[in-house]
Amino acid sequence: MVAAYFESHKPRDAVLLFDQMPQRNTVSFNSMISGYVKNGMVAEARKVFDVMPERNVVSWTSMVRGYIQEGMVDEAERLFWAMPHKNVVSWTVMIGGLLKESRFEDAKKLFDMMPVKDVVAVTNMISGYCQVGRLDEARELFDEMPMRNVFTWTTMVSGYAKNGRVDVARKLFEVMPGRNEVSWTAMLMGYTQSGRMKEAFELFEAMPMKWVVACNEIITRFGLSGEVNRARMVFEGMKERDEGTWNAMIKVCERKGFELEALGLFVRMQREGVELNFPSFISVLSVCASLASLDHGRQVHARLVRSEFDQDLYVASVLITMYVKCGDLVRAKRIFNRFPFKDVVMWNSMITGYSQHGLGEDALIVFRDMCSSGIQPDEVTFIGVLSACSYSGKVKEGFKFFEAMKCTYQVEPGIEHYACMVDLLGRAGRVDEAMELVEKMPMEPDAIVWGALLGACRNHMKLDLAEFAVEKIAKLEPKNAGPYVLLSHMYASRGRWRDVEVLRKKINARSVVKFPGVSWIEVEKKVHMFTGGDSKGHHPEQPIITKMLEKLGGILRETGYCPDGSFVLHDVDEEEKTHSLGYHSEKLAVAYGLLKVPEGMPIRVMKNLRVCGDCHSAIKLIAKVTGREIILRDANRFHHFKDGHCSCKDFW
DNA sequence: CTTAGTACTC
Repeated sequence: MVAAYFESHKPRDAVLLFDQMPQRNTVSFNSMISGYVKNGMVAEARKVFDVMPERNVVSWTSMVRGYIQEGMVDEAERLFWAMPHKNVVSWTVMIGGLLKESRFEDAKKLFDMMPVKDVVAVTNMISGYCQVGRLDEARELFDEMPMRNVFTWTTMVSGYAKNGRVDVARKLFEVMPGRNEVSWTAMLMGYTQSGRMKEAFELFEAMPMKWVVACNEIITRFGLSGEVNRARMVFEGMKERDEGTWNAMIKVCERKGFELEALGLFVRMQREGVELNFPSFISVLSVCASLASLDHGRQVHARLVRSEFDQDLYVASVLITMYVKCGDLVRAKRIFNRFPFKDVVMWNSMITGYSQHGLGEDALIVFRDMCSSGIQPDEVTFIGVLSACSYSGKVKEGFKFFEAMKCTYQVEPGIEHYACMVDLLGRAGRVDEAMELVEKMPMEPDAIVWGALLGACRNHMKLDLAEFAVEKIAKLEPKNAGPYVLLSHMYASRGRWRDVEVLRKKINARSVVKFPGVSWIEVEKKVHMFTGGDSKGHHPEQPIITKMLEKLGGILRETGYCPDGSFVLHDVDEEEKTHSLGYHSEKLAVAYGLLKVPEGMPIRVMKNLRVCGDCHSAIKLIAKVTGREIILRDANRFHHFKDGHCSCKDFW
């Protein structure tokens, strides 16, 4: 009965019962010990162990196992050697503990000392050999064994599978006398982990039952490798799902750009009574961050507070990032302040957060706090610090930090840091110096570095250098249309339509991918997506949006706003250009926000690409004439529009 | 007592 209470994780009931027992023998004491151990309470187990009148092998072994479970292997060893009589089980438990700590040599020594070995003991050792990749020795033991069970066979199969020898694994798998779900799954994972997806799926189809772990593996592997549909089908076809199943599917959706579906799954999972757990929180918070879905984010946060992960640094950093990405720096900071002990990552989350919002000063203040609280900055910290300087035009300070990171903090600048510095110079208009830095870099510049230079060229109209940078990027990322589009904008603003035309032909000839611009806004817990361009739009409320845009257009023209045609690719007449601009996705989303977001609340709009220049100036004016605060997150950073100004000071 | 998984935060 005591054991039963422990089994159902009711240690308190078990103790009560134990205390009431009129007569206790060694066996009853032992069930107390093993019960405590099963519930992770070693200290309590030890107390019982110390007071019991007589101890047998089982008492000792349970104690040893308890210490191993809690990672206190040294204590376990001490007890093991103090043990008066050891049986096969005690030896095996101890060896298992050493193997768990990757102390293979010690484990082997014990194994050789063992007076009697049974199937389990040898299987245990085989598994040890496999873990360290010594397959031939494992096989030797395996071949010499007088008896083998399913465990032994499966251990050997999985040993080969994990070490990349999938075909040998398969041969063994074929001849083994009986297979259970673990054997099948081990074989399956051999295929998935070596990327042999076709064979993996064939094996999966051939399985007599679709076991949960195997399904989870298929969902994760196929989903992440891009076959989201197949993952979905397996997921939907499952009769039983565990936490891992939900997490796998949510992660796949999050990673593969099905954020809304991920949110839906999260809701569905709760409805079906599955407990929220660590990985599901991480995934869902990432979803909220990439959608910038503040409403959902807040809801998840509320759930988090009621969970056991509330105090976890890891989760808190994700939470901070979520609020940053949703444009709510106040909440991000509040959580940040709540943790007296912060790790580098948490400091970094806050620094990069401020930096992405263009709040250079605040980023640097946090950085100084970090240093004075004794935390060593790392390479990520300096990406945040340098880009903070860049966004706020602090060239001198930027260089100071760049030097200091090498000398004072012993962080070698990587390519990302050079990219920041190129950006810093470029933004400040010192484009030629930026180019010099690119040439002086100790490593080969990548597309990001060239991209930073290109951005500078655009802002300061350096056509020659821009052409050069675009050529470089084209070599490194032949499929990326972004730089071409940017260059053609530059040509267009100079009225060089012939060059625009040539460039467009080039784009078509190289079959480069142009990412369609998408903007979205969250209204009443629903995310509304808008695709731009001259399409009609698919939003059900399109008519009132169009009306709003027309109204805005009128007001803007009255205030003297003149659409900047240079941001449209085509050489069309003025009127059509304006029209096409009017329907850029960010404007649609802003218009919708004006219609739906209550007065006094900031309008938060997200865009997957960089905000277009015309939209940027238009939104500045919209913010002014409507008196609303508009926060736009584009692919690079945040823009806070208020009273006709933007926090980026027109550099982005 | 031994075999398959689970956690990508700046």
